[in-house]
Amino acid sequence: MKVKLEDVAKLAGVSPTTVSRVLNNRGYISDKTRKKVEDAVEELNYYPNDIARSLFKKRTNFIGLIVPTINNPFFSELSFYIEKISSNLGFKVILCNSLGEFEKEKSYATMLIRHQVDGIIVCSYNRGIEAYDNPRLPIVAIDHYLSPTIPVVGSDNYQGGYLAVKHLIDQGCKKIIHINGPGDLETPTQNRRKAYEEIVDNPITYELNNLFNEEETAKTIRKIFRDHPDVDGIFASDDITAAVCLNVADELNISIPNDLKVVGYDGTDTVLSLLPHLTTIQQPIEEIANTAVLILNKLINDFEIERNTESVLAVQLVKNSTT
Amino acid sequence: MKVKLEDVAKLAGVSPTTVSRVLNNRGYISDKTRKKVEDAVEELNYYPNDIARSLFKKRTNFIGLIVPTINNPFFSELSFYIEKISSNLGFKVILCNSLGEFEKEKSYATMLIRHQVDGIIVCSYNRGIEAYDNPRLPIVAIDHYLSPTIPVVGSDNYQGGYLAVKHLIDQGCKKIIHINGPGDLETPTQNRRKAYEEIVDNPITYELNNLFNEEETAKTIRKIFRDHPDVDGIFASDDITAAVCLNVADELNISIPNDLKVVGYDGTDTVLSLLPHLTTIQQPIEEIANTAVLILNKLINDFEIERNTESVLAVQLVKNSTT
DNA sequence: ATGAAAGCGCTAACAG
DNA sequence: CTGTTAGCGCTTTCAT
Repeated sequence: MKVKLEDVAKLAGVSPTTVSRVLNNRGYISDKTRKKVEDAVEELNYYPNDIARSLFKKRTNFIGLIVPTINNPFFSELSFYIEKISSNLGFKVILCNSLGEFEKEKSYATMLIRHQVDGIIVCSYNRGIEAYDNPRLPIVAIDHYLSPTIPVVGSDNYQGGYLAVKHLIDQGCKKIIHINGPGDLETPTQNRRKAYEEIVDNPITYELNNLFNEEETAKTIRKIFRDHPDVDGIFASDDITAAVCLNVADELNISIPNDLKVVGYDGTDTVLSLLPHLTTIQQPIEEIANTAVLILNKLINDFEIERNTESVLAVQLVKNSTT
Repeated sequence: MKVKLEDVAKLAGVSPTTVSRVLNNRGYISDKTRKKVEDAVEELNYYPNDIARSLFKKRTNFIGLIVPTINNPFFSELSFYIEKISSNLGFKVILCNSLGEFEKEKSYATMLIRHQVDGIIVCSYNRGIEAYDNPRLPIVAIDHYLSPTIPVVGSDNYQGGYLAVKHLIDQGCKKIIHINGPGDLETPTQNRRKAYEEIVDNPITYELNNLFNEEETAKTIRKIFRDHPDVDGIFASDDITAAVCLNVADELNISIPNDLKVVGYDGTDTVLSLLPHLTTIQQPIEEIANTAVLILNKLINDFEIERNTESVLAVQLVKNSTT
């Protein structure tokens, strides 16, 4: 059997209450009592049961993190910082990979609620998940509008699109094509596309149905080169897609940046160390994580805070040799 | 206040026990009672409190996952599969990034125990963490020897080293240099180095003190080219390091694969989609995850299983154009 | 400065 | 087939 508070109390010859007080540094305890208790804790190698504590306190210090997949540089960097900052605030992170699937996300959300998480950070793609509707449940969304009462954190997608396209134009591109995810999602990231379509004269956007299937991405890109042999600039809405562009271009002997210039999006450490040539729009990932966690923490502590907020953080162009 | 089982019982006009029985499908319940209860659950939008349930059952269905950093393709892919498989078995994963620091790992381990996790999967670098000593705590280590009673899962590092070096020799390399992490760690991954040093005549291994600091890696690699201008093959112990080699080579106008051939290690999806040219030794990451979770699950269910085991899975050479 | 007792929300004997 | 009761390990009034 696991050793429990009562065992410590017995060994120290005091009541459970006293042990609890020593453990939590609450109330007055004489030095000798404290010493006795500490020795007993040491001797028995006692670890307090946080499950029991959570039950009483109605606070678990757990937060749920729902991402499409951690196996992607953007989400892994984001998750890294979210976990880091949460951990500094005393929260533990439960990781959920929804793969963007409605059923999965729904069942994760339900699971998190049943486990009494103090709050949830969602970076996913689905609407209509009932579990999120509870107005007493603190939720922060990253780059997605879930409901009017759920704060959104993200970077300036319009500005990102603007910077990317403007840069391609400045570098002399005459025919710029944009590649993005499905257009039917109501997410702030559609503003990247919006910027592109507002700036360019005859905008041509190719949509990828499954951002996480790179073979399909490669096919779409080959089609772009077939459909538009005169394309001289590509603005991809993420770096992996941009990398696939570079690979397909290489395969077709298209010279970068002479014949074609490519700008990606995200600018994670991983991609930039693997592909230092890539010009990209860099999101302030650590700051996004920071902001999201801080807002969530506020929500957890003051239930009645302003919830209808959108935090928009600055992006920057990282110019390298693919443009 | 949150709605609880008792509220459901009252509304349905039955006892809490009956509600519990309906919820858990245990014992005999008449159809009308079940219906009444289900309606009440629906009406009140009731979610069972798994914290209370865990307290009673002494089973939380939580497992802890300690990685150095999720922000790295190998660990993010590994974590993805670990979470996926765990989730299929009904486990929830608590993510911990130790950054390889002893104090962090120790405090995460303590936290996990206090939260009553059912088990822990450790892919980290530190020995001497007392929390792991409890023989009743199910632990599985990935690629690290933590203690004789902790099962280890990993791929065949010796074979990986052998395949890499043999391949470089087959491709005509005369002077092959190896880059690895710190040599003072007792991990199976040192077998990659062992294979290299056994095969090559005058082995030269450069050690990286901090695998996650890529600027330092670049410096070390520049030094390699200065110290050994005649190097014609590099076997790097991970793909990120291999990528930095390629970048430094590019910077120094060293032509790949003519002047220099490079083999990496890990072969994650992310790296191979970003750098499809890279020749690498691919680890069976999904299988490692699978094996680790299944062993952990066994350990959780049968306390008295054989613990002194090492699972060694096969690797394969993925030949691309850096060799 | 310390202890006794009640209860957090749930489940499992044990009755009936 | 259903209810009563006790208790999981901890914290917190309320006494003393």
